Amino acid sequence: MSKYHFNEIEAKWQQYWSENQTFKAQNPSAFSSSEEGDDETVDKPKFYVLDMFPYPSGAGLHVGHPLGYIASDVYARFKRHQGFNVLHPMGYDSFGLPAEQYAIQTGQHPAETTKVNIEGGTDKSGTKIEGYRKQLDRIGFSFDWSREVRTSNPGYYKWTQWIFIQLFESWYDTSEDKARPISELKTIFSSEGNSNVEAACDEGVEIFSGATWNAFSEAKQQQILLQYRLTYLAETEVNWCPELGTVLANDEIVNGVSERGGFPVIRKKMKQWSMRITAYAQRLLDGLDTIDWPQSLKDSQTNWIGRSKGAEVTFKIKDSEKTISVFTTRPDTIYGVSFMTLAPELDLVKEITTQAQKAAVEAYIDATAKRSERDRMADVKTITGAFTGAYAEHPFTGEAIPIWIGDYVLAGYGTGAVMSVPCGDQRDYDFAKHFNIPIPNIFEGVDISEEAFSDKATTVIANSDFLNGLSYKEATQKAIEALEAKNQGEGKINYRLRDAVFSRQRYWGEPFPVYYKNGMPQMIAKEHLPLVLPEVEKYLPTEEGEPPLGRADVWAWDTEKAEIVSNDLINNETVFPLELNTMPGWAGSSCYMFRYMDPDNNEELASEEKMKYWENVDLYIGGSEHATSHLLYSRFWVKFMYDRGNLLVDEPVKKLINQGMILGESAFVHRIEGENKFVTESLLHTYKTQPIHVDVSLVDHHNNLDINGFTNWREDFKNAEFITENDGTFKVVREVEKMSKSKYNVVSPDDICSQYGADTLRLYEMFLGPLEQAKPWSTAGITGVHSFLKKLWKLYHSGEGESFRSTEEAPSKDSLKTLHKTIKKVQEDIENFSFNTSVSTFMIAVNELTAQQCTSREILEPLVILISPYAPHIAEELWQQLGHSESIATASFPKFEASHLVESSKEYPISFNGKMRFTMELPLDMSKDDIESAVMAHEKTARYLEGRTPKKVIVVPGKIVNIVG
RNA sequence: GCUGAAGUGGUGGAAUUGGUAGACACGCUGGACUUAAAAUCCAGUGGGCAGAAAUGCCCGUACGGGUUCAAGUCCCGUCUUCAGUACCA
Repeated sequence: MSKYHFNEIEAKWQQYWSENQTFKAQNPSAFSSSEEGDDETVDKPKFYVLDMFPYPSGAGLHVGHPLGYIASDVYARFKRHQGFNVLHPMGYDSFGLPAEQYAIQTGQHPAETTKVNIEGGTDKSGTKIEGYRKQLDRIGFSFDWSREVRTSNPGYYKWTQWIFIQLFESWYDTSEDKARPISELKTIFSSEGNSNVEAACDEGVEIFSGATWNAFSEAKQQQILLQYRLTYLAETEVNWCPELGTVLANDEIVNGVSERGGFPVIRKKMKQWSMRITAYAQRLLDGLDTIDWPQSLKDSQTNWIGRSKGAEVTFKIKDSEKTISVFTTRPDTIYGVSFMTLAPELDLVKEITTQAQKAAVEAYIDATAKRSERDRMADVKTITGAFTGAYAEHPFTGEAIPIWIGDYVLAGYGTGAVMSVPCGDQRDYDFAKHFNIPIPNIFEGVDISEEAFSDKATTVIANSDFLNGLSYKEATQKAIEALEAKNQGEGKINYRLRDAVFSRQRYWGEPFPVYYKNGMPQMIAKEHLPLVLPEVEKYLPTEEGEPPLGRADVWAWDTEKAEIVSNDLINNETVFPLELNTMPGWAGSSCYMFRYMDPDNNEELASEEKMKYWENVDLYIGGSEHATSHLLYSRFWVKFMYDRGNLLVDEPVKKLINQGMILGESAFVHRIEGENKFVTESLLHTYKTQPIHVDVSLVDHHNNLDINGFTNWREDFKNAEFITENDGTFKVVREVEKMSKSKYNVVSPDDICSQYGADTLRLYEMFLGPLEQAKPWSTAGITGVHSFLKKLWKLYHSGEGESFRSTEEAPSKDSLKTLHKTIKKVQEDIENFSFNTSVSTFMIAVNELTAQQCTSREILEPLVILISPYAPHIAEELWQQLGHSESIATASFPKFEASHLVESSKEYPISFNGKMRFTMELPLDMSKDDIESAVMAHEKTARYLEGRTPKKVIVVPGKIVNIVG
C-alpha cells in the first residue's frame, strides 16, 4: 500500500476492534481473579466517559450529532493511553413520541420502528434506513458495545419500574434530610401519630394520634400514606395538550405551547402520578457546589429551583373563620399593604365572595379559565381583576384590607395569594392604579408618584409603627418576630420548583408496575418485574378518552398467579385492573449511567462491587437543552437512591460539558414574485424576489447552483427560467441556520466518511472551533484536514515508490523539539478540552517534520500515538507498519521532556512606547543590564529614538524590551 | 425585563498567567506540472499610504472612556448578537 486509502484502512480497523473487543471495559471482578496472570490491569484506575445517549430517530444522524461523541471519544482514547481502565458505553433512549406518532400514522409497532432505526432496515414506506449503529460504527468510536442499554427493552425498564416502586415505598424525613422507608413511617404513626413527623408531604394533612391511626381503616391509612410517599397519585392541575392527547411537564412547554409540535396547552385537573422532587429542592441546590458543571447550566438549575427567602403571613378574614396565607419576600413592607390578591383558581375565592360581587367574580373566573396559558403570558400588559367583596384584617393595625382576585397571581406559586404592597412592587402598583386602590407610601424620602420602589439596598421604612427608620434587613427580621409572636406568620423559604407530573397518556413508554384495588394503587412485587407493555390494536386514546393502554385486552393483574391476564377476568378480588398511563421520557434516562456498570445483572440495577469501582460519571458530554429536565431529574433520582442505599454516590456526574450546536449553511434561490423565474445573487437588487430553500447538495463550494439538478429536484421548477451571472453561472445566497431536513441543509456523516474518511470527519469536527461553541458547518473547509492526513501518511511513506520508511537513526535536535512541543501542547489541549487547537498543532508538527525530512522511529512512533485519539484508523495502520502487532489503543502516551525545548537564545521583540519595531536575537542567560545595553547599542534604536533620550527602558528577560521616551 | 455567553481579516478560528495580534486552515490571487481539467506542489494574502524594489509609515481585536512602560486580554459605560428564562410576590 502506498497511497492513503482511507476507506480500506478504516474498514479494516473497525473490523479489528470489533473482533478483538478492543474497547471492552474491564470489570473490577477481573482484577480480583488475577491468577491467570492478568497482572497488567490489576492496578488500573477507572475512568468513566459518557455521552448523552440518543433518541434513535428515523431521520438518522447528521454531522451535528456526532460532535460530542467525537470529543468524548478523543478523551476516552487519551485516558486509555494514560493507563486508565475506561468505561465508554453507548445506548439508546428508545422510548418516545416520534415512534408513537409514526405508529399512529402507519400502524407499525413502535418497537419495530425503533429496532429498524437502530439496526437498519426498511421503513413502512419502503425507504432504506441505515440505522444508528452502523452510522456510529463508521465514525470509529471506541464504545464498549457489550454494555449497550435500550430504555425500551423490558430487561432495562424492569429497573426503571423498580426505582418507581422504591419511590412509592419512601417518604422524606425533613429532620434527617433524607428519604426513609414508608414502613418506618407506619411504625411512627401507630406509636405516636403524625404530629411530630417532619416530612415533605401534601398540604393540609390531618393530624392524628397513634390510637386514631390504628383505628383507621386500611383504605384510610393508605390514603394518608399517599400524601407522604415520594411518588404519589393526586388530583392536580396539569398542563394538558389536547393535540398530543397527553399531559406535559413544565419543562416540556416552551412559550405556552408544547415543545414537541408547538400545540396549545391548557390547564386541567386530572388524577396523576407526581414525583415529590420539591423535597430535594435544597439538596439539589447545595449539590451544585460539589460538581464541575458549566456555570451557565448551574445557573439555569438554580433559577429553575428558584429559592426565595421571606415569610409566610396569615391574614384573618373579616366575618369569617377562614384565613389567607401569603408568601412574601418583603415582610418589611407589611404596613404598605392596601389590598390582597388571590389567584382566580383558588377554591377559597368562591367561599369568601359576597353575594353582591358573586356575578362579577364568577364572570372573571370563567374568563380567565378560557384564556390559554399562552394568551395570559403574551398579554402581560392588560390588567384584569375583580373585587370579591370580602376584607382581610391587617395583623398589626387591624385595618380592613379589600380582597381582590387577579390573574397576575399564579395559583401554582407560593400559596396562590399575595399581600399587595403597591408602593413596593410594580405589578401591585399597576393593579392599584388601574382599580383606583390607594397606594400608601412607606418609604423614607422616596417619590412613588410614577412607579413602585423596589430597591432593597436603599430601603428605609417609614409610616410603619415599630418598623420606622429600619433598613430592609432589620425591618424584615423585626416583622417576622412580631408575626411569630402573634402566631400569624413565620420566616419561610419558598421554591419555584414544582412536583413533577409523572404520568403520560401515551403508549410508547414504561408501564407503571401498578394495579388498582378499590381505587387505591398497589405495587407489583419486584420479583414479577418487568411488567411488559401490552399489545394494542391502535395507538390512540380510547373513545372514552382513556390512554392507549385502555385499548389493551390483556391488561389486568392476577395477584394469585402473579401475571398479566385478560381484562375479562377482573373481579376486583384477585384480579385487578392495571394502570393505563405510562412514564415520561425522563424516567429511563435518570439512572441509566449506573446500568452500564453492570448491564446484564438480573438481580440488581448494578452490583455493589461494580458501583464501588466505577462510582459515577467522570466526564459527561451532551447538549445544554437538558439543563432543567434530564439533568435535574437525574440528580433527584440519584440523591433519592443514595438515601435509600441503592447507590453509593449522590451525584450522577462529576464533570459535564455542553457541546455547541453545529449549524447548517442553508442555500437560497430567489424567485421573482409571481413568476417562475430565478435571479442570481448579484442581480437581486434589481428585482422583487422571495427566497426559497434549495438542497445544499445542488450547490458547490463556490455557491454555484447545479441548474439541471435544480430543475429536476422539484416538479414545479421543471420549466423555471434563470437570470444568471455574466459568465452563465447561477449563484445562490447562503445563510447559517439550524441543521434540519426542512431547511434542506443537512449534511450526513455517511457521505463525508465515504468521500474523505472517518478520520477526516473526526479531525474536521474538532477543528471547526471550540467544542462548547455553536459553529456553522462548511463542507468546503474539510479539504484542509484531509490533505493534512495525506501529508501525515506521506511522512511515514518517504521510501522508494512511496513505500513505508522509518529509520533507527537518532533524530535531529529540531525533530525532538518539534515532537516534544507537540506532546506538551496536545496533552494540555486534551486536558482543557481544547480539541480544535490540537489539530493545528498536529498540522504544524507534520509540516515541520516533513521539512526536516524526519524518518526516525524515535519521533514517528510517539507522534502516531499523539494523533491516535483524533484519527484512530490511520494511527492503527501506521502503528502496525511500524512493526507493532497489538492495537495502538493502550500504548502509553508519550512523556514530555522539557529538556528538548530548552533554548539558548530568544528573538526579543524591541518596542518603542509599546509599538514593536524590530526583533533582536539575544542569549537567554543575558542579564537585564546587558540586554539593555545591547538594545541601546543597536543601530536601529537610535533611528527610532530620533535623538530623544529614553525616559525608561523596560526589560522583561525572556519576553520583551520596551523603550519609553 | 432578568440571567448567562460572545463580538478579532472575505470565512472558521488562534493568541492558557497583560508582553511580536491574525497561529492553523478555508477562500482568493499568481505561478509550476497538464492538450485540458482534477489532484499535487511553490509564492502571496488585515486595511491604507509612499516606493521600481528592498522597505518604511499610519490605522486596526463592536463602540466610548480609563488603568499600565505595555491592553484582544484588566476596570467603567454603551451598542449588537446568540442562548436560557419569563407576571415567581
